[in-house]
Amino acid sequence: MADTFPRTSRPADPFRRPTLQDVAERAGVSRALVSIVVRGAPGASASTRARVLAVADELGYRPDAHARLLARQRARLLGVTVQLGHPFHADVVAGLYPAVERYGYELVLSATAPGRDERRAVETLLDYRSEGLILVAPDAAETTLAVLARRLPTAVLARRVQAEQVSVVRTADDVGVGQAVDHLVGLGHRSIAHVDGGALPAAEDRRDGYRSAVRRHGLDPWPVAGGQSEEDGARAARELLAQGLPTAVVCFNDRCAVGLLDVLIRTGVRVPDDISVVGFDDSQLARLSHINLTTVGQDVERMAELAVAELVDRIDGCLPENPAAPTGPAHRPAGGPVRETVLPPRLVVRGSTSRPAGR
Amino acid sequence: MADTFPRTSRPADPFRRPTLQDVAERAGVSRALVSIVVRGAPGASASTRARVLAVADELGYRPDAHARLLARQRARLLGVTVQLGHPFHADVVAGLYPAVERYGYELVLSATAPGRDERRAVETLLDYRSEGLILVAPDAAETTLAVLARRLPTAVLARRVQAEQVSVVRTADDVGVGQAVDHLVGLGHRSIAHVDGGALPAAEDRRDGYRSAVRRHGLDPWPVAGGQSEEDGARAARELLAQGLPTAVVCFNDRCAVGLLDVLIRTGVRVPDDISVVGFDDSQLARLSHINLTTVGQDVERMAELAVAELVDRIDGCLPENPAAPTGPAHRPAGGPVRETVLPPRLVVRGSTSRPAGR
DNA sequence: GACCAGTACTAGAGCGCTCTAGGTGGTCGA
DNA sequence: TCGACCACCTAGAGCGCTCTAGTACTGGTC
Repeated sequence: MADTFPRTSRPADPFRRPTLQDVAERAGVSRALVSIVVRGAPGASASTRARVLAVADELGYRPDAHARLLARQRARLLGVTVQLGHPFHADVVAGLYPAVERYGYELVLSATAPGRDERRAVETLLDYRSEGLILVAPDAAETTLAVLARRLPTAVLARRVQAEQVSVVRTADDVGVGQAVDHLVGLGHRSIAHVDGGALPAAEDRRDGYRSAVRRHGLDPWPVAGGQSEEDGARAARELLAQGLPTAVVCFNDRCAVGLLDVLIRTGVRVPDDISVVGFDDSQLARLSHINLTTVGQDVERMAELAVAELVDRIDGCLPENPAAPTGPAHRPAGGPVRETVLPPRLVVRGSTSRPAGR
Repeated sequence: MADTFPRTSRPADPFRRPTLQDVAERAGVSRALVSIVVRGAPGASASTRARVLAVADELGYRPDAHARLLARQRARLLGVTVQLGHPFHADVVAGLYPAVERYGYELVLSATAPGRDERRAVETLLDYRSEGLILVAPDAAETTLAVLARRLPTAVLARRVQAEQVSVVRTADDVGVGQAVDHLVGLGHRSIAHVDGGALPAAEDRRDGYRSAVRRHGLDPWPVAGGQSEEDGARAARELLAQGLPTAVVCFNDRCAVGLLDVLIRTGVRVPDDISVVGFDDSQLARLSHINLTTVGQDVERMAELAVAELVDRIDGCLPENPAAPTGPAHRPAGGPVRETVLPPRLVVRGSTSRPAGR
């Protein structure tokens, strides 16, 4: 070998990123002590701490995440699959960041995109040693999710899943749609259509909620094929225009509602005078001043918080309020029952609904 | 210590994730050989390769990304900051994945979200040892970008930046808006307003493109304050309705155009009969059948490809077509001049533009 | 002065990989 | 018969951290 350097002196490449070793030499202390200081762990005097931090700052030292993760017993990493460009996913992840921080965890993102499916995204998360998985409205089969959940603690958000070991945090979709129908009936509507979500995860529940709500009020269900995008809503609107309009429509989600609204308005239908429209999600879209959509809100922040709490609980074997028994990842396939949390939705009444014409 | 185990035998925790060592023992070969096989590196016979892979598969072995990154001389990692929920960013990242794959690199994402600013996102990328940085329409100051670019190869997408060492890949925004104006003038419009992007990165260029295009045609500029969101477009529409409408509007982007469109249509203005509207980006939004927006398209895929090629070139010191001199990260602050690539936009004519009424 | 507890610090063994240098056995030309 | 050479494989030293075990030094207590 041309040249091997012992720990205490190495080739002085000024462009190498500084390591613990560099800081330690410069500050005249051991690597271990620098580690203690930068981690903020107890065991260093205030004066040393200050000096080491000053040197670290001066050298522009930043700990290498990979080395740290490798050396640490615990990764304290939670992996999330996120569908880029989707407003709901964005809201969820935004809620996840403060939540993981509270528990001393870090978040690692893996995107699903055209050409990069969910399986691929999850594999990346496993490779990065995630201790827990958060799947936002995944489209994987229940059996696939069950297999995954046997490997490590897994939480599914915003989708109903019946699989062992999978924690679920979702909104009571049926109740939400029920609230929308109740609201419309309360305004005097008797002819209420539902533009559904087809085969999408939550579509079944929302359809059921709609059906039982209208029946409860002695009305006939009026189902229309829809989907999750504006395009689906637009298609449904054309369908309804051909059939003859109801006085109110409950849509699968906000995007669908917006597509429907747009086609109706362009055709000269007045909203809410001629027809009332309700969305689902209370996304940014619904809040736009000119859209001003009555919609059913999901408490995304709370969903994020609960999913993290649930996973951390399963991983640590205790909640941070009780830091008595944190003995490393406690996940064992034989683990206890897993919780399904169903959050109540809340109707947000805005300007797209009113009493029907002639009342 | 209660018990330390040498490399060749360790506590048989069946829930530990399998390592190279486990595969090696099971297959009766050395760790180094397993490493060679799983990396697909040359130096193993076909039969051994098959046997090792079979064992790896049987144990469910997956290489630990952190260990791999730590041990490898080169990280071959490109970091991207991505604004979650933004369609343009989503398109860019979707284009980035196949591009990095072609060059044998991996992508690491870091999100900007409410409560998590760009600086934080970039720091995470540095901690993860990214060899290059891709910033999509960053809002950092040019000086900040320059400082960053001195640390490691940095590419900025979709924003004009004048900073040493920063590679820039962007669309000729002024040309794009010019094409839109030319199109409208060609249809016979003489009164063309521009809803601008305020202080946003590309807004200046688009404003300039608008101004010089209308002047070229001997018309007067009609600037209106806008922004990047639907809300901004809606506000601009109300403003225009108060002023008296032009016969055509060129908007800062598609979202802005959609907001504007919506308010106009709700007011009873017919598009394109009463007014023509042009957007910018050719996003999914513009393609929706009921929106059907004439817009200026950016070649996002090509931007992604070019940014990656540029970074890889600077990092490797050579392009993959010429794998002669790959001698590790070659980035030195003294490095040569850095390229700015300006791609031509292309006008996509759809249904939101037509000849003005009375012609 | 011996003993103890506590604080401040260090040595050194890993974490799971990669990669260089070197070992082994077989084939082949001289 | 002998090296030269190749194909295949192994040993072992890191990568930059964390963390356990242990050392040195202080000050109080009987």
